[in-house]
Amino acid sequence: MKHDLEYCTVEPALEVLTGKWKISILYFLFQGTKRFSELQNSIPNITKKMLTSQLRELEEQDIVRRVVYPVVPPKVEYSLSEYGYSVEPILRAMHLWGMTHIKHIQLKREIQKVQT
Amino acid sequence: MKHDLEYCTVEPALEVLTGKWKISILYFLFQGTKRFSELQNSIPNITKKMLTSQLRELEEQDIVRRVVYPVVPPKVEYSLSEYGYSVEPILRAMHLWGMTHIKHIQLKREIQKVQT
DNA sequence: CAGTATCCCCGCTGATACTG
DNA sequence: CAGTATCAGCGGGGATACTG
Repeated sequence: MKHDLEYCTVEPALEVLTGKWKISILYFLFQGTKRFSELQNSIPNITKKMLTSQLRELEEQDIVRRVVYPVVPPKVEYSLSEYGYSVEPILRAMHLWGMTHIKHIQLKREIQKVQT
Repeated sequence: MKHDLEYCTVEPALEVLTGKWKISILYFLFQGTKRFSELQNSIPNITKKMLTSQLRELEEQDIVRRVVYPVVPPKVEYSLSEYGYSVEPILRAMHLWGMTHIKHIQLKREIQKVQT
């Protein structure tokens, strides 16, 4: 671990990933191109408003690509941009730690049980 | 990139890292043990209340260790727990991406300038 | 179908004052 | 020094209704 100002540069990543629905959206987009309604159906409880705003932010950051088909009824497809795929290592690292963290929590609970 | 339910497990990591001051606190604790006042002085604009609550959360998650010295005036030292060091790969991945993201943004701005 | 437009609430955060 | 206690503000997010 370096001790210089390195870790000041984690904010952009945090900004891209935080937001109540970003991770879920990214998760489904990593599976491939999705329509607006597909995303809405895949993610329980999300409102159109939230889905729209989160997608717009991801689009703004060049993570997500938005393609509008000029047909009636409207059809809009969302997919990860090439740049969007570059966040994968972060998600991987978070996933890995998440798994061990779950084990950590379980172990902790068992220890607490034994102690009581 | 695997296409199964893997990425559902990133939430714990996000939970540990989000919060307005967590990253800053972690950043300084990666440098070594710090007293409460040292952290407060290192992080501009943070209030005691916020510093306390964020540290309490990190402590709750076993990331941060809190040692109270029973002296007058009080002395409390904070440091990363051994488990706390396990978040380093995440911070590294985020840092790495953050650096390229900054370049990405600069490149984008230059392209926009040329186009106008 | 894929969004906007409004209204509203609650919880995070800040400011300030107090304390062992 | 290292915190609590209390009050107040603001904005992210939810519910609902409307639209091209």
